[in-house]
Amino acid sequence: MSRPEDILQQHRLKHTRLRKAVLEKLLAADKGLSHQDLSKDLEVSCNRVTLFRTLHVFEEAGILHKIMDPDGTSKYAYSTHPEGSDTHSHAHFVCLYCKEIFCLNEVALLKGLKVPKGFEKVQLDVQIKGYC
Amino acid sequence: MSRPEDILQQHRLKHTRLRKAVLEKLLAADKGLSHQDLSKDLEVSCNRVTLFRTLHVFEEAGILHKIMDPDGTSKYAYSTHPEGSDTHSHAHFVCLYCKEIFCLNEVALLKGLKVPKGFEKVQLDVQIKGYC
DNA sequence: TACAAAATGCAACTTCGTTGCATTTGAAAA
DNA sequence: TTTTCAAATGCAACGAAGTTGCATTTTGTA
Repeated sequence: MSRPEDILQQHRLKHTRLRKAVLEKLLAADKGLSHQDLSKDLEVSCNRVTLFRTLHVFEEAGILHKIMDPDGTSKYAYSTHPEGSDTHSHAHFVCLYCKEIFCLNEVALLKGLKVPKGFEKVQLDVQIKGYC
Repeated sequence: MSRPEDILQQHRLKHTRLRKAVLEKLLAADKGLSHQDLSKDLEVSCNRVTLFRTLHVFEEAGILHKIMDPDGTSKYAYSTHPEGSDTHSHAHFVCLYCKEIFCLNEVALLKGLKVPKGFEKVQLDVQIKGYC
């Protein structure tokens, strides 16, 4: 398990209190967190916009991945890359009642999935919806 | 291929000009359409809110299914149910550049996917992201 | 310490979607 | 055909999510 500082260093991102706090929360979470979740729970106070930008930066860097919940709000989760897995593919369980999003590790069986002609596959997202 | 009138009758929904127009567009489309797409293209003029409500009604009835694009805007597509397919599962190709969403018919290989204990699977959505 | 680039804060704005209430319309009964 | 009522529509106002531009502060380096 990596520490916030190491992750920032590894991606040549400046170390700030907010960034460390955000990473800490997301490393500890077993599920995707929304902007709102984070702004509630962070002990570090910050501007709404800054938090949005922080999340973007992490997403661009590939540290986090974004998942849309059924209501269209973005949730972010730390991108683990278990061995043998396609870097850019994810499987999630989405609860239709509480809207929580859990990351799963079952992408294996999807490797061979083929796309129609004229399309170029980049990333695969599987959402299993149901109730937790 | 069903006609708008038949679909409405089948679901015991009142026949209105807007509903027929929306169904017509979506039956003809080979991809998911957003609220904005529809309000631009419909020859029938209508209130913003009414269109939102129309889409909800169709979604509740199971006539349409909603897909979130990566920016968090909802797109709607007519729900075809090819034989042998799980009614509530869908596969889509999402273009990361133009944001268009195309329905695919390759759900077959996902049937056996199992979810961790404590979860109840209801629906399976596969999004293949890439460029078209 | 001094400096430049990057990060933050603030204000204003846009888009998507919702809610409450008044009005109109579809379709079934008289 | 006319009457009737629930359901559909329109309108106004609101709320949440996310963005943009610009001024200020902070980080990391020289």
